[in-house]
Amino acid sequence: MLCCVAMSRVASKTSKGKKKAEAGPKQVSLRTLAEHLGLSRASVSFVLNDSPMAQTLSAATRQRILKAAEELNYRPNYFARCLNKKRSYLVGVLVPELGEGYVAGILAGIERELLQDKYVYFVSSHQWVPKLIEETPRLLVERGADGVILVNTPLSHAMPFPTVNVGGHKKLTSVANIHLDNRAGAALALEHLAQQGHRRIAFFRGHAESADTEDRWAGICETAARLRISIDPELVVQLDKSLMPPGPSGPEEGYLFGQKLLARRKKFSALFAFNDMSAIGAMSAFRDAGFRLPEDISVVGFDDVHGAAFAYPPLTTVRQPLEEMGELAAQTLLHRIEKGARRADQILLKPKLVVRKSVALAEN
Amino acid sequence: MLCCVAMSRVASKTSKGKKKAEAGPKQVSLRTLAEHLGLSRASVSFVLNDSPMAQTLSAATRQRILKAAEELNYRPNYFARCLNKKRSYLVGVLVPELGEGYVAGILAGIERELLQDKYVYFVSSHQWVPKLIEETPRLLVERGADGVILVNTPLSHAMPFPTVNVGGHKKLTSVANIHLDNRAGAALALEHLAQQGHRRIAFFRGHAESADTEDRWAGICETAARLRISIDPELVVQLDKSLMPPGPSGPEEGYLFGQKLLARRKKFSALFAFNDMSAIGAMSAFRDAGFRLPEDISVVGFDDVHGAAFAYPPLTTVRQPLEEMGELAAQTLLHRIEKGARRADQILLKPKLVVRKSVALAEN
DNA sequence: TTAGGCATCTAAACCGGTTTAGATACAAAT
DNA sequence: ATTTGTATCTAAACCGGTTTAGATGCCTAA
Repeated sequence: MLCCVAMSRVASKTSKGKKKAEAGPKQVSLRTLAEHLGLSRASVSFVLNDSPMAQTLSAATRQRILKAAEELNYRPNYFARCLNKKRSYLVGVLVPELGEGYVAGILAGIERELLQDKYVYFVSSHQWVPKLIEETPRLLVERGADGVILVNTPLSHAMPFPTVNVGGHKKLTSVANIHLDNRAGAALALEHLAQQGHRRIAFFRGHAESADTEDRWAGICETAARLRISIDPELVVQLDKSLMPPGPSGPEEGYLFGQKLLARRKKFSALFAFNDMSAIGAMSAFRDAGFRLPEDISVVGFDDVHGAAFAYPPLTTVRQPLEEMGELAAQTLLHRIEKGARRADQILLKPKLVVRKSVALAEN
Repeated sequence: MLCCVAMSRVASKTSKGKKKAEAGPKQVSLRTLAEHLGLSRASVSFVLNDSPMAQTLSAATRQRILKAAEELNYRPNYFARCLNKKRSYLVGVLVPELGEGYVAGILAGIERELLQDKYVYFVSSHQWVPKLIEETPRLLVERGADGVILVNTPLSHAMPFPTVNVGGHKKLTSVANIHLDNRAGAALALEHLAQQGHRRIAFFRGHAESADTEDRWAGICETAARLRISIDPELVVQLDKSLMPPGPSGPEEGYLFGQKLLARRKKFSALFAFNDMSAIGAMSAFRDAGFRLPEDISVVGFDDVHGAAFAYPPLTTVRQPLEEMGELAAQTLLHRIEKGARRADQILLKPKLVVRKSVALAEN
């Protein structure tokens, strides 16, 4: 009897509905399935989850359950499961803005790692709006994330849930941090320029909001001092989002601040940009102003985003192992979620200089 | 009494735990909160959700509830709520690969629209692996998504949940489709090249997997016929991911196939690439081979990705309104989720030619 | 005095799973 | 015949909310 009832339900799936607002084929629930089989929900649950308890059931019953689940196309309800397990296998990722090469690189790494472990992630971007930076991490967790990865996002206080910061602020030791040795990166770039004979070097100083700005600038100052290169304040341009139209920041910013730099009418033979995007934009501005690249102005970027090699001239830059950073961030987060590790992982990665064709010997 | 019990629970939050594996400050549940207030869970639920039933409670009680929820920092459990509501306010997005400019543009639009409506989305990428293309949409829904947006992803059969396809396959009329008029786009590009005097034009033909390939190619053929331009099969290069290392496809692909094109040693004065990325890569290959751009070879791209303007030479291209497409996709999906609309929205957008500097007059 | 009406609040079912602590039936051992 | 053991399977509590259908007490009108 039960069998018949259940079958008719299933049959209704394929029968053309006569009611207007037919809510689609009613999902088979564990209850439906159990009734159909004439078993208890518990037994069915055991088998479908391969729980140890499943071994206490007869082999025949196990087969029967598996077969029926398949036939009725049973799909467990995700929310119900999460409600007991208190685990969602969902990770939240907060990024400044999508579409930036930097972010894309890290996301690719995160994704690769997470998918391997049957996790899924969701992304949100804060567009550097303070309110969003403050609130989104919690929102992500309230939306069910088991933990959060913050990409290059400043964090004002410890979070009461597993959190990993990648490429950002290292002030908080309570959260894991995966970041690049920015000072070393700055040194690499400056040393290269110096080696090519450049002494009058212009700089893009990073945005005030960015966590990398301070370290990278400190690295520049240290190295400049060591190499006896003086930094001319007139050749230092402060990047500033508030002067840009809202939206994802791309080369436009470099173009604008490149023009600003030229407008100061101070001679320089090289620019060390804050990142690749601004470098590419600046090169465009220089070219439009009639300079030859790299003969008249050499440029060094930072990040080595996907595409830096195809800029013109191909961009010499400091490489951040972006994908690797993403992978490490994901690994660390999963570890914290699953093992509840409280140790503060502080992973510092080394940059590498990638020499292409945007730096020429300085004329003297 | 009840009050005291509840308070001590809360107090334990700040007290330093003595047990090793203290599971952190026990979340306040609706039950805790209700007990603390000496009210029923129902009453509390009404007020906190601003349900009509809340009006049946006295103003004083309402205040008391609100205040207590605030003080105890009550956060409703997302899964429990979803379990009854059968709605998650979560949308799944499936893209071919992250980090592509095309995808980034669409994602930006989707995000803007969704966040406005208090939705959150999660992303997954299929890397053109057939198994993933097939299974991921369902996986996303099983993971709790109310609906799915497919970006430029072929779809073999109708899905039993709200689905919108953007930039993709238009074969399935049961799902909503937001796509570009590819034929018109191809026409725009070819007409422009013809107008500049180009007759010997090379083409990158899109990947077999891509939904845009066929239409765009059809548009090329039509327009070429109309303009009496003959298409030399030797100047048509078929893009093919299987010849590339795995990973996100960027300009590398254009570089490789650009070299392939040159290797055929057939004269041509212009290339109409399949998209901007391949155009940028090809320009790099041409330059490395000693050609001047755009004097020796003109290039037209497709998409107008963020950054096309900063390529060298700045890329003339056919603009897809990517962000707008993303927004429309999100709007359409939400409409389907909330209104359950069954009408098949088929939205066709018009491309626009963006003339920059990668096309020169053909020498004759 | 008593029924009706209103304001306020609650009991309990429900969503769809997981899991603990038995229940039941039958065979072997005493 | 009764106990013990074992192999199968289940009842019911639970996760943390939402929602329906009353319960309760008090005031007013007949």
